[in-house]
Amino acid sequence: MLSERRLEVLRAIVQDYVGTEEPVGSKALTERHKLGVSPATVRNDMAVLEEEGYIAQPHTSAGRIPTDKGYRLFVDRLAGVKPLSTPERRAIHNFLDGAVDLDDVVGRTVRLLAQLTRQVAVVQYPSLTRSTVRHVELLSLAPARLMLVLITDTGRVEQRVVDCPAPFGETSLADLRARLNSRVVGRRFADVPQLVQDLPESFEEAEDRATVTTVLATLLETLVEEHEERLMIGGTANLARFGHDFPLMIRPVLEALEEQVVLLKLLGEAKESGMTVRIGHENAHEGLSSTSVVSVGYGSGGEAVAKLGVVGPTRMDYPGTMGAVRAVARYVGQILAES
Amino acid sequence: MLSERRLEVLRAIVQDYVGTEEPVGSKALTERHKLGVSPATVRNDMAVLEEEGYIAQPHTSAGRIPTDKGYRLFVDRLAGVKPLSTPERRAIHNFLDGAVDLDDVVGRTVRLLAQLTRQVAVVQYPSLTRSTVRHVELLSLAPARLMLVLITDTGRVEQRVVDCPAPFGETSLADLRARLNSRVVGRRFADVPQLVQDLPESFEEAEDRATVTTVLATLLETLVEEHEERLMIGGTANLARFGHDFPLMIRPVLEALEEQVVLLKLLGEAKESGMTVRIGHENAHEGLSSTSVVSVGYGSGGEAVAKLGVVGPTRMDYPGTMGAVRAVARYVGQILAES
DNA sequence: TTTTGGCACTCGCCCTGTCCGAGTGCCAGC
DNA sequence: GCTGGCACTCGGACAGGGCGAGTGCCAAAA
Repeated sequence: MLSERRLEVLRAIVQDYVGTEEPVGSKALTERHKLGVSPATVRNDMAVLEEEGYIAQPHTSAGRIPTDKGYRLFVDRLAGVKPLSTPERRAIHNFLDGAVDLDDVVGRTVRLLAQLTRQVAVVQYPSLTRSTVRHVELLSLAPARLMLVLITDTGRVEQRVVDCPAPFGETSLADLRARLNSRVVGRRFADVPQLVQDLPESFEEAEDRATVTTVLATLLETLVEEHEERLMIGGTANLARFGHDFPLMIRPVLEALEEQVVLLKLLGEAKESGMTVRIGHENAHEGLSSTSVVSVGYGSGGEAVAKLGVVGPTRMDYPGTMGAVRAVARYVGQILAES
Repeated sequence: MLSERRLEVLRAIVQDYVGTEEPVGSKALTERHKLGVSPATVRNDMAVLEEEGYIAQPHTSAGRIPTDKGYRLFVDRLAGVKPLSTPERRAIHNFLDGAVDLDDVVGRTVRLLAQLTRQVAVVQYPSLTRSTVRHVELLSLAPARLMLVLITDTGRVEQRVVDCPAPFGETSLADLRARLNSRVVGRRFADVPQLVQDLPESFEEAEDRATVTTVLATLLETLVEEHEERLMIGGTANLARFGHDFPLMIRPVLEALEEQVVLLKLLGEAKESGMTVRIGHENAHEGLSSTSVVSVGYGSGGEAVAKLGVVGPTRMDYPGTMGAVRAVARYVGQILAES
């Protein structure tokens, strides 16, 4: 168990390193922080901290930098979440209030997060499976070609074209549309498959039954599986900012960010409630082993419908970043609830 | 006027420099190319080329590298467009054929282009103003809240929610829907505003007229102005590849790429027909002054409905890049025409 | 007039050696 | 357990020297 002062030393090291981006030595520490002890004492504490694996020195005659384990301790026990300043809050409001549709909300959120944290922002679209259906529309594009449009309570709109095995009359179409809507409106999207599974049987014409089956199968499958998760990222230019000591590190990060699968997994690993901070090697993807990911769920009600977060260097301002992420998530939730 | 041989020397310099990424000297040139003359002669030619501004030397005792002007001459007069190999063509086919909707087409195109050229790819969504209307749908979300869904012949789907000044009955809605469709289906989107401007007058109820007016005004304005142009980019990780000599150059490029406005302007500056190559400082945006942009229009018919292109270092393989860009644009056009 | 081989020269790069100082670990004393 | 002192280490900055690629110029050859 580390003494109170040693924790204080660790906190000071983290803060200074985050600020200066340079290894911090015992003398500099005592000058910048009121620890009430001499550099020599700090050195002893540092030796202990290093032995325990919380800090390390890049070279023998250099200062110390925090390790992943050190950051972990810092985040868990030494740092709070820094609330945003009033101007910052106002900026969030102003910026998000102008959004006209879901794409716009997500887009603005990404830009906002990237700007506030000066890091890379990732925002997931509200998940379909956790949303409820607001409306289902069926359009006939051609005699044997339909388009299904699906609108969720979070404002998300998905559409898909389906080629039917046989022409499908306007009457049958209106019929199907009505029956579909009466069954699924207001229900959670995840429940839709079983809610509609008996629909084909209720049609008399064999041809219609076939069509309805095909349509439902294709659509549900496509919608649920392929377009389940979408996301938007932004602020990649910020990578260049902190990449100046790691010009070679930027490459794998950019590659990871291009793979939506990786990002979705990243967000998926986050806790369902509360904020999640994954530091350095705690991230499964090795391209991200020198980055930290701060993520949190957001939603229109009490329940999270999706997640958002930022990706930055392990050497980041955790309290500030966490504050920004949390604040943005809350406001986005409000916006969604209002729309 | 430069002699044939001097042009040949320039071509050799460009090719070698693109290949090796290092300044090329007279001796190396004669060794790698069958110019039929001695290094001394090449030196004389180089001196002339340098005087004319086509090449430059980074340091006194270094080889030469092409200037923007040199690349320009190379592209205009010395290089053809390299056709793709058969496997590459097949790859394009395979990759694009699996697309399920427009988002998917655009997304796949971006990835494909980025992979083929190993550079940053930019693909614009088919422009609304140049597309024709396939279908217009009006949905009632709430008594005084409508959603308009607009589907173009290129598969693009736009939707917007509108709050009406007064409740709008189902009958009136169906009426409006029918009239809207009869007027605009098959017409170019740009013509829609004037095609519908007299619609409100044909409604009897004053309330309905007000609603119709509001709806049309809001929708058309929003659709035309705000969502006119969308685009997708990909392959930013490729920046890290060629950024190793310019680690400081990657920053402004990333920033430029984040600004959709900049990119749209970039593509907008391209010629309406044929391929456009903008080299280095020819690009208006200064962050892109050491990159080249190769762009071309694509479309389902003879006419271009949007543009796509790649952004890479001025030191790029122009023939190959141009070949890839052109080929991809053609296939995307085909895909769009089929859907 | 153009091309060529020769030659002296320039200059950036790399390697080496040196110096400097921040930072450390240890220890004796308080 | 804290402090001041001290010897030590080692990375970074700087300077000098050798190397070699590449140039420009020139006189001779084609």
